[in-house]
Amino acid sequence: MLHVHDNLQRRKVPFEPREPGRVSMYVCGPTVYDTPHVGHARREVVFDVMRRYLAHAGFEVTYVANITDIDDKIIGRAAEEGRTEPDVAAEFTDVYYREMDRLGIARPDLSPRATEFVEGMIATITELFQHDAAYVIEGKGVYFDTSAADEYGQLVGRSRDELAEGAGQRVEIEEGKRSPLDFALWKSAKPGEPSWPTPWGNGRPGWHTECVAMSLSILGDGFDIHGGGDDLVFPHHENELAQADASGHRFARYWLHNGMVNVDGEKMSKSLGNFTTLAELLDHHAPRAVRLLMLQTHYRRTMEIGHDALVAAAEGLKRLDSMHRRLAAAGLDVAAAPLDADAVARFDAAMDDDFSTPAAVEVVFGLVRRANQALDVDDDITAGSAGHTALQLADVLGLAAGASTASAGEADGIAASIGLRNQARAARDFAEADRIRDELAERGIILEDTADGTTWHRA
RNA sequence: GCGCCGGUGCCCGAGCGGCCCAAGGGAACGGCCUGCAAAGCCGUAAAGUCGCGGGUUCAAAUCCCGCCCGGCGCUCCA
Repeated sequence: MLHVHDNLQRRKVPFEPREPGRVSMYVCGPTVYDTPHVGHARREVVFDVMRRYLAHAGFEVTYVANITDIDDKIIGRAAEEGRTEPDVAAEFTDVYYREMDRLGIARPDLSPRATEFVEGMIATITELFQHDAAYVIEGKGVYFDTSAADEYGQLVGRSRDELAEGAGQRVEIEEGKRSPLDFALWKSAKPGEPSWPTPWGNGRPGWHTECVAMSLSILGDGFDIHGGGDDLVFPHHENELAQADASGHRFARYWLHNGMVNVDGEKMSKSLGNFTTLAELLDHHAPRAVRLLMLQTHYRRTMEIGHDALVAAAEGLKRLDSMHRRLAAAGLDVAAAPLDADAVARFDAAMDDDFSTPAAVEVVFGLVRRANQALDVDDDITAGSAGHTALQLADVLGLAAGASTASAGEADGIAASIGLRNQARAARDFAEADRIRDELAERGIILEDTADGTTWHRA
């Protein structure tokens, strides 16, 4: 049975979804004011893999991830560049999805935009007023009264007093707030900024409200998983939870947060240029290598990302891919081979333990080794089974081995070259054989001579 | 300053009271295979203070205390 580490209870607990067989998850998505960075990538990979595994485990998953398309930073950027806010948001939303597509992140089932959800936010705020949990500061906006949330601080694990003491140390406290902990639900319009009409005057959404409105109205009360980076625990998620509590809604059943990514900036910039943006990272390293590296660390831990580790991950993937090729070259009908039930059970046990992807990856590599061993001794039964299982489990992790592709014309050309080379080899004209091989290598085509013939793949 | 989380081989990183003289991936070295490669496999070496110092226990990388270092949070940052 699946167990997850619920950050609210701060311990691993059995996962019991609201409805048997169905899982609803809401992950806090990006604010689209800039290009995504490596940290966004980890969040996406982490929750993408959870989603894949849940589906693999037989759940019907509904995955919602919002796009925050209106906020201070978007307004700031728009002003700076003399553009409109929707223009800025549209650009970076596109960039975001483009980069996540490269990483092989499946698109959410629903990706609500804050600006398309204003009605819902007004309804949420209205409800908070009805529960005496909101108040207006003239000219500033609508604020949430944290004293209305009895358990305020429960998620971050600190008392209201402790939090109040810390508040205002780093940022100035807005005048008129009843408590330094209170936060804006709705911000009054300032000249030149986008705004929407509400019963409390024109204005725009406060960040903490949109996720409550979207998650509850799309997934309903007591949805299953709420995810995000662990830097969002406070204040963002705490404030979401406070709103739900204050208005009498059961919020997420489980809170899952992924750890941060550290980039060894100095080392990184020397060897490759500073790729703190995801695009730069993916320009230098295979997306699957990035994914594998991320999965080799447990999702809750802080991880280090660096050139050497990325290269190591890419090398590891080569073993998976070459196994894939060897199976094909041996003419095995891998898909027809029975799965290794024992290995699948170990994989599932690993993932059931709070998505322990490092242990799951270990199972996959063990199978790769076993399949290769079997291939070495022509044990097709074992090779097929281990190989099939490895490929299927890798797919659950989003690491599916990809076949090298080529246009028909190119493939024919390569096949012809291989034919010529093999003729030369048969005639023991190794100089010519090596010349052909080198020529192909220059085009990025690597040849491998196996007992079952010569195969090729891209470098 | 306060809170939370971490510090494990050359690198990344699992393990979190006995199965650990510490998984897995990569790098290194040797071998098998190969015309030579590549790929694969086998083996070897590599942590002997698992940040440092105390303590608990029959037993500690794993628990407790202190210290050092790093990350994150402390009002809009994944």
